[in-house]
Amino acid sequence: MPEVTLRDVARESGYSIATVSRVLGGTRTVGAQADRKVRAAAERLGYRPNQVARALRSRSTGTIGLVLPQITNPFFPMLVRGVEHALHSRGRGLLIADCDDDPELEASRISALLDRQVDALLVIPVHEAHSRAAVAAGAQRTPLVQLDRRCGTDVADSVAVDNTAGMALVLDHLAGTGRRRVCFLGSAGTDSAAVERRTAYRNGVAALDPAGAERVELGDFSVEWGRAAAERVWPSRPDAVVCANDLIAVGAMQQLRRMGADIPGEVAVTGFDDVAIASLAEPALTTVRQPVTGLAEEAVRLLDQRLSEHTDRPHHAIRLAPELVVRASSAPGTTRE
Amino acid sequence: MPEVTLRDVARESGYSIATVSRVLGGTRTVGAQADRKVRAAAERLGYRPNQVARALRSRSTGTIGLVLPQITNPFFPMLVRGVEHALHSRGRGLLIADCDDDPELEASRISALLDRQVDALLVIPVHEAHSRAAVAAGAQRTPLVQLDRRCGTDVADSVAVDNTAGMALVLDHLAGTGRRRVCFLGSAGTDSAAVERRTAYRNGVAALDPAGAERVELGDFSVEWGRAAAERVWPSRPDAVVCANDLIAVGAMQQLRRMGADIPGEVAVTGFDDVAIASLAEPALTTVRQPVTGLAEEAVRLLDQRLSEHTDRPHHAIRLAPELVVRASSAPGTTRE
DNA sequence: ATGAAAGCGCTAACAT
DNA sequence: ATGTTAGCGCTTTCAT
Repeated sequence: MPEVTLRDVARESGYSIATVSRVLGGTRTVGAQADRKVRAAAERLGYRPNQVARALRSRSTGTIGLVLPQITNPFFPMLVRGVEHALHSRGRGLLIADCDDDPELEASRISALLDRQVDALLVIPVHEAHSRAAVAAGAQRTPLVQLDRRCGTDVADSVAVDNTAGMALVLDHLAGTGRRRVCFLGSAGTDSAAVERRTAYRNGVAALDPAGAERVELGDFSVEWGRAAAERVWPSRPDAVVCANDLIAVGAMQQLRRMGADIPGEVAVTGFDDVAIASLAEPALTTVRQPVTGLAEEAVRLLDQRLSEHTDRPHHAIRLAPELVVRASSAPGTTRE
Repeated sequence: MPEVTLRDVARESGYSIATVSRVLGGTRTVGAQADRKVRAAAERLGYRPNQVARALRSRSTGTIGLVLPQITNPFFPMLVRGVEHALHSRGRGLLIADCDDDPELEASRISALLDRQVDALLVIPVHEAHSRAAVAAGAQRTPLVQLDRRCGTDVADSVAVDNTAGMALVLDHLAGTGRRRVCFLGSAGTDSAAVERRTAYRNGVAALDPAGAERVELGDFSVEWGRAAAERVWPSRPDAVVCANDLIAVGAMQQLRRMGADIPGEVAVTGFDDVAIASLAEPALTTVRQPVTGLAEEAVRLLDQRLSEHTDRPHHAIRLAPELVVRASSAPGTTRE
């Protein structure tokens, strides 16, 4: 089936290619009659604009590239979904690239997307330091926004959750429900989530437990580490275990129960992110929900802004407020859920 | 920074733009000297081919569209990862579209991708019946492969796991570990996974438990349903609960333990898919691992095949063998893990 | 308000 | 083996 082109619509409507283009593109005002006739003809023939030709001419593909560390990491699909919807609602497409947590792959994916003439890039960097060069290079060639994580502070725009505020929500909640012996299971990483969450914990815990700042175990963001860390802190009998993300919290809950702890009776457990597993865990996990839709929308808005302005203003670093989701794992008092 | 074009490389190397195109595209044999000089010039100028221009001329964007029901459904990201890697290793790009489980959105996403001139479509249909028209329409316009699920049997090529074989693996395993009172928690859906898994259970269970074919509870593929269904079957004291996917199994395990059941001592539980949560559950879940990488590669191979042949041969329906992953939830005997 | 024509960067006939 | 030429389908001057 031969594709219908502008030429065909022009012939069918009796107007020139240029007029048809203007009507369908809404580029300039045209006569009411021309408008009607052209639209009718386009409709009749089932005309669909060829985006590739349009892109070649107008130097804009209407396509955004998203580069992320690992699509199978449960937090990222939520972000991808948000980005996809934000883009499609503006008529844009989303080219996706998965890096397998490898900075070298990341660099090659970034240039592959640039070769495909994406209008802009959204990057969740694999690593704070090792991704820096590739991200900076990308930002040189096209508008680029870092999402969720970032490489240092001066590479490009960035959008992320306010980790400090999230940690404060958790600590306030624990204080309000009478917990007074708190510990923290976090990540030793240098990425912003790891650093900000542990710093916020250390700074905020003093208000309800002066010794809490000392009860900190650092590993990585995994279930396995959660289990190991729980084993290390349980002998000191905390009445609250604050975890830097949901995976750590799930591991910690498993290990605590295995050691005979009563959650939330004896000890409360909290997570961060609100991935699907948080609500499925036993008991259901109290956690900090990231504003994923908001993050995605802010990121896309920033890109649009960079695309429309041509002036390069200083980088924006946007932080969005999270929300506390209270579930059974932190129910007050000495009752089993 | 002005983009370097073929024209620039031609001027720099002293050859014509056609020769440069041939060298860089590897389209035809050229003189050794020309080859060297052109490559050197391209290198020197940092030439990157413009994929949009190439696409317009050659009528091939090197881009594949993937349409899926819900990226946040934990099974799909594994598939996306497989597809992404299979495509990138062949120099292709992946445009992704999420349908929010809505057939109408799905139809609009499919045409949006076609408007972007994708070379082919990979579709995980939202619904067996409601997706059919849109998928068939897509298959009319471009090579299309259905992945994981499919709309009826005659719409387009399809690639999926062999559900029947997977269920057989589970039943053999349970038989071999002495389970003799089996029940099934499945989905009432009409999609191939739901139908094939429950049929395979019914046909296969007779060998170890003649009454097993009657102990079947059907709902949907969710944790909630797993909980509810477990509550219904536990009074009959099965020694094995076969679930149609991992989510049902996780819910069933939660409810069984809540009711005081000992897993796997009293009762074994099995899942299907091997999503991340299967290994994180307590106890770790015995399940059927889908060959995700294989599925993705087969799908991409089929697309390539359709793209190179122009003849349309009958539709292929490819089934790949799954693998049993034995974990604690089905350990034999009357011991706690 | 409309049309004619140029050309985005590339590939593929068609020449030589 | 290499060059010349003609577009791919569209947007956008520049005319009228």
